[in-house]
Amino acid sequence: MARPRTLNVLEGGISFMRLAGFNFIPAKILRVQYKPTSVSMHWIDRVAKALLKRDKKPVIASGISVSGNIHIGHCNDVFIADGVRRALEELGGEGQAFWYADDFDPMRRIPWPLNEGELAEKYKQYLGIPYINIPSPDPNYKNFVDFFARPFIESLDGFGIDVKIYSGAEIYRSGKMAEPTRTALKHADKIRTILNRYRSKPLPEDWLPYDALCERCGRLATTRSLSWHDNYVSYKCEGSDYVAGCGHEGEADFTKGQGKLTWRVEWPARWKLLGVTCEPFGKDHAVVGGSYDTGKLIAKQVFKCNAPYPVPYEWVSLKGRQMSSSKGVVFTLPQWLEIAEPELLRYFIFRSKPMKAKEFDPGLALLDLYDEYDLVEQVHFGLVEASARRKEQLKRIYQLSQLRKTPRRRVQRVPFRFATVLAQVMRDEKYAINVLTSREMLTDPSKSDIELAFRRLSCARNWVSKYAPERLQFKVAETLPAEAVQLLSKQQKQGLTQLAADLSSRDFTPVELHNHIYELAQRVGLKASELFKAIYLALLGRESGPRVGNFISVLDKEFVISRLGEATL
RNA sequence: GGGCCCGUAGCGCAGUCUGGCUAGCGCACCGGCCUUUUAAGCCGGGUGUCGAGGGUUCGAAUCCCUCCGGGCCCGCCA
Repeated sequence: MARPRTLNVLEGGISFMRLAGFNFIPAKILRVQYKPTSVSMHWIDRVAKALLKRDKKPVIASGISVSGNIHIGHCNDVFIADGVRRALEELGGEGQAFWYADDFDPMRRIPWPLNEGELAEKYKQYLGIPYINIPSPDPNYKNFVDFFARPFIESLDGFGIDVKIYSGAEIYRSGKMAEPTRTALKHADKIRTILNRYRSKPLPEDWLPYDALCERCGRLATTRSLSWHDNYVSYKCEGSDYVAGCGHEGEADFTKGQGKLTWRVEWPARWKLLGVTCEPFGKDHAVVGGSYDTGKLIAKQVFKCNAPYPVPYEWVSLKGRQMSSSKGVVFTLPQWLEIAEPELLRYFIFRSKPMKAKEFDPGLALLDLYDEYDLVEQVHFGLVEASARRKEQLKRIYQLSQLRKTPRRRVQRVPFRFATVLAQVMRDEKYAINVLTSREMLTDPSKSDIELAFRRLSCARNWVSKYAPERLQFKVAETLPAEAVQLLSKQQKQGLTQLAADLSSRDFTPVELHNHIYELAQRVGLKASELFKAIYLALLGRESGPRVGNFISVLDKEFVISRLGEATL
């Protein structure tokens, strides 16, 4: 059985007045401040509420530059956007969320894993070229963007995220950006003034907020816009600090996607075009004088619209290292689903405030995340006590962690730690169900309880093989590990024989069995450790393993009896 | 130079937005139990000037100001 435990998630703010202190508290204060049921609102709900005050149909944007693998740090963006949308609907509003792939940006660095070996050589030529125009390293994908973005996009549904997907390149090519671009070009002076407020080195007077695509070399990062007229921007391909230009001079038709607005202008232009009223973004944009600040001013003065309600968020680090798609320090959505349920990632994101740094470690720390999630679930179903205020918070976090609707009935869970043992032993599903029901981890399980159990077992199996320390891994030997068994002493064999007999004559609970081993050891004149060792040698071919009581009770009894018999021949 | 986050028990953290019960949780530690080991033995024990100083308040870990220390981000790419 699970060790009874409480976790720190249950602790915390207690909003009750000190009742015993009535005589110390002036009556007027009591009247004003004593609010035992004071509402503590989740930040997602606070955002949603603020949005509804402004307008009835908020549009929440999210997006990311497809510069490499899209990892769980990037997920904050779309998870928060979708979370706000959901909260809006729950408040009776009508939200719409989308995810925007910045796939028309130029590649400034070759991302992992394309920056290794031969590929690195090959991809050098694409520096400065828009991602969308770079080929995929794998023929199963259309191009660079498809290669990196598709696994992410296809995973979203599995995390309960329901957003519209936009492609920056498509929007430019469709001509939808033509008018905002024209507006920006017309007001280049005004924009320059705004940007210069935060620059120490002012932009040149002939600066234009546009990056043309060089028609000769295909690069976007290398051109300098010289002037514009009608639908055209004339440019020269001069090069940038990381890639040389080809020297070509030409004209780009900005109504046909032959270039794009520079980032700090593109962002507010997008707000205008898509009517964005809320947007989460990484802390890098949130800095004073950063792209949000200038975007706000440009939106107001040039595009005549309001900047979206900002939701800045911190980044996620992986085992203490800053996640980075270019360096390959990544953990992706498909990787997540191998070892953990999607609800856990939502929980991971929604349990703390957005600007609090998050740290993910797929190793042993994952066990704690599982336990914490299960505990919160128990609080939700009223099976574990928490203070009224904390309970309210945890329930909301639990709801936000759900892919869609919050389950009404209590969910039966297999503790993940236990799953890591069972997963290494079970032969088939029926076997697993037997073990789980006989150990009362599942009681009269519903179909969905069983599905959840198997999903968790499959995660546990993957986790053990990919992320667990070796000491947690074991494999029951299919045939008698003859060499190992040769090492057994006479008394050890005697102990095993007796154990086999005891097992066939009665049933043991795991704890009883564990205790029984000690008695047995004494009876045959062995130190307990010698008998434990013998058991592990016979079953695993090594001297240690999972706690014996648990271990044997998840194994097939007949198998254990016959194996012990074989070992003593 | 600017911004954000963090500083609470030996370690890792919750609680801070919305001030109010005796400041909590995990691990570690200490003492018992009947017994190898393992991030699933059991029971009992909190070991703390809530970074420092000032202010507001009946009341401050929580709000305000100043300072100190650590981390990250931005510094004109996006």
